[in-house]
Amino acid sequence: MAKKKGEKYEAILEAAVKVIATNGYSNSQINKIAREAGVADGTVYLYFDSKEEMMIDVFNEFVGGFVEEVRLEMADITDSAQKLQKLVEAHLTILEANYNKAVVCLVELRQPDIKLRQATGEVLRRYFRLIEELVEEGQANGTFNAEFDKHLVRRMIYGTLDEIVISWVYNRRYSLSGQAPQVYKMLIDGLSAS
Amino acid sequence: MAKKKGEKYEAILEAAVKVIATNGYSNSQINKIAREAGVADGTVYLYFDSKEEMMIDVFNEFVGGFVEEVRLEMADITDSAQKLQKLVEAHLTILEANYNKAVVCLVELRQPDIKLRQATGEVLRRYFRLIEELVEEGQANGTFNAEFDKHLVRRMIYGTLDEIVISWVYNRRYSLSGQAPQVYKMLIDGLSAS
Amino acid sequence: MAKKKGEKYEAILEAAVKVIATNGYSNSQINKIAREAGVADGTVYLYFDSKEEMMIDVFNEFVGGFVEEVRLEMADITDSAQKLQKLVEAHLTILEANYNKAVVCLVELRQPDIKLRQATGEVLRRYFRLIEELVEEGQANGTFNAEFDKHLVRRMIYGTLDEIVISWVYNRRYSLSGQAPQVYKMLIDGLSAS
Amino acid sequence: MAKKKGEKYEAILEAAVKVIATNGYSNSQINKIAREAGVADGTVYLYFDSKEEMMIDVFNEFVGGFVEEVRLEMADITDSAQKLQKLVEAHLTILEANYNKAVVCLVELRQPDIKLRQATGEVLRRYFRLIEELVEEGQANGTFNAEFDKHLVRRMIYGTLDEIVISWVYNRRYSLSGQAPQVYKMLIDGLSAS
DNA sequence: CATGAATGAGAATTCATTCAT
DNA sequence: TATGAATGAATTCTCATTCAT
Repeated sequence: MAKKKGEKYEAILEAAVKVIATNGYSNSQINKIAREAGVADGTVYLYFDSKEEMMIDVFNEFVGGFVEEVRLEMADITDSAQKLQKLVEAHLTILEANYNKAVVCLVELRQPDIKLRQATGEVLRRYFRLIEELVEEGQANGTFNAEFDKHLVRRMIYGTLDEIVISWVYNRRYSLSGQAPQVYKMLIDGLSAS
Repeated sequence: MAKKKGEKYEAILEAAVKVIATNGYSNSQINKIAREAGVADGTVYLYFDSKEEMMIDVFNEFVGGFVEEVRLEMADITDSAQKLQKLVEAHLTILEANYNKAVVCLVELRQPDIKLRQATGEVLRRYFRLIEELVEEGQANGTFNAEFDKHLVRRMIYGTLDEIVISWVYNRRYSLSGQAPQVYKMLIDGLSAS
Repeated sequence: MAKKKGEKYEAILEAAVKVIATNGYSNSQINKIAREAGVADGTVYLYFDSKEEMMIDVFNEFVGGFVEEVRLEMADITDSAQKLQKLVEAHLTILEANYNKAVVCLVELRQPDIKLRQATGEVLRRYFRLIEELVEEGQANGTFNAEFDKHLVRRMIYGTLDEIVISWVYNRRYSLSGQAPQVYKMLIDGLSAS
Repeated sequence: MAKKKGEKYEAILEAAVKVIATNGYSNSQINKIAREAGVADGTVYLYFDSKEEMMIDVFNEFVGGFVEEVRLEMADITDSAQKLQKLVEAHLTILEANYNKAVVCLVELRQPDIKLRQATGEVLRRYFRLIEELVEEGQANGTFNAEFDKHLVRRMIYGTLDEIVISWVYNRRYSLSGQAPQVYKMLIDGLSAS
């Protein structure tokens, strides 16, 4: 239904991210977003079917890109441990470089009700699968301890990274990507086959 | 301002948890909560200054209790590894036994805007401190690897547990507490001094 | 869902009729109606689920009452011709005494789309049935010419009355009830068994 | 202001009738009508000053044509009774053959507010005059009972026909023109001079 | 203390109309 | 002429909060 071309689509999405990061989701009216984007309220509805759809696009566009970027970073690497290292690095580096988007996607759009959850779930699951494949592979080739359920391992990896990012979001007095080496070490120590 | 005693206070809080767990935060009007609690809409305002304050009380009451409970569980234990084990067990067991509260506090009240965040932060930080003390102690007595920053370690522990609970909340087809042993093993492997 | 008691329910309905009769349906916002009724906008929604429901109530309340009034007027009469005479008289007299309601129900609420049509149809059909029973009876007892289909006769009777009322609504320079004798004569002449 | 020639003018009018008959007036946006006509939204405003003007044209074009057609049908007839017969026949036959237009003009454009009413009134009055002339003539030459006011008679004739058409519009399970003989008989019985 | 009817400030969305191309 | 993207005023409905009883 809604068209998805042109600068305006992008401008509105960008404005949405900025407004939400600044004011919080529940205080970000179409009103504000439109003004920030430099368009009329009605214009938003030429590009999005509803506010909710817009949020879904915000999430998918950014998180989708994020997942692909991480996947690409790991593509050339064959060693499982190095892959994990790369994942940790990429995760923290990319989000550090995109504070607003990180806030919106990780914190603000955690909104549980609404259809949003359903729609965003899919993209997130892509990331989960990426991690789980890495785990599986590492367990198969003897790099990682094979006694742990891969879903559980994924939850540890993702949960750890997520919590680290969230802490940083609330208190940005340190470098996020700077934590990568330690985080990697913690994870690899726990996961390595002995 | 508002008095905080009597069965009604508790009844309203309980009703709030139930209604929010059932309908989602943004679909839980004072209206519904009051009816569930068996009081008039206006009565809610005799016990709480605002809906937001009510949410804060919901969070504090439950999470505060949760933290104390966990602390108590660990009180008698002297061995750091066993303490960690107990923490993992208690975390998962208590939340498993309180699905509604778990949903509300971990998922629904993630709402970032609202003053809520600020208020909930304090209680949450008490939990963080509890974990960090455990880490510190373990590092001091040589149980845990001392090279990791205690805050980072706390984030790994809490992040892992949190993600595991959230996964379970969205798909309760398995026992949450049943995961405790594996989770503990994963964490202890990563954290142990070698 | 919506309660239907008290003066306010009536006050809002009355205000609606007045506002619609004055400004026309499509220019009668909840806004205006609420102000006219002396209540807040939101109050309207305590008594009606939606603007549409309100319109349905306006129609049903008035037309429903109208039909009953007409039926009552004819109750004691046994002669079919006299019954028809009474129907014509009552129809024109009652509407003449309720100009605003006549305008709203006969002219403004002719709105075709919306669910309204469906809901109002039922009440209107009650009136149609009343007329058709009268026709049937008159044909059975030999007062009316039995060669005409009763539905067709009903359409002539109702259509005639309706058109007369509508003309009057648009140009109230004459007495509506004053037309009754002539209208009755016209109808009875056409319908009488020869 | 707006030019009123060319295929596009006609195409838009035709599209309007189709869209309105299908979706109802209040759900027929310029948007839809333009698409149906195969032109851009803006183009509509090259041919019509406003949506309202467009509706007026729809009405006038069709009803105007209708009136002329009926007048023509009656032109050669000298006998008043036969003229009435022809009127009834033509009225029902023409509308039966133009269901969409009938719906739009008789049902959808009954919208009372909007300036429309005023504009459509004129065309409608032409039809009324046609009927009234017929009545006058018939009363003058002794065919019709002269005791009835000609306006009243016109209302009976038009009201009857209108109600019959509306009933048919809502339930097209029978032939409309097939009713002509009975309708004529009903009317002539009532109107004839005895 | 308790009630619940009333409030009214929003907020999302629609759509006739315009105007730069 | 024709386009169709952009506009923004307008409108319905929601819901936290108040206050007279």
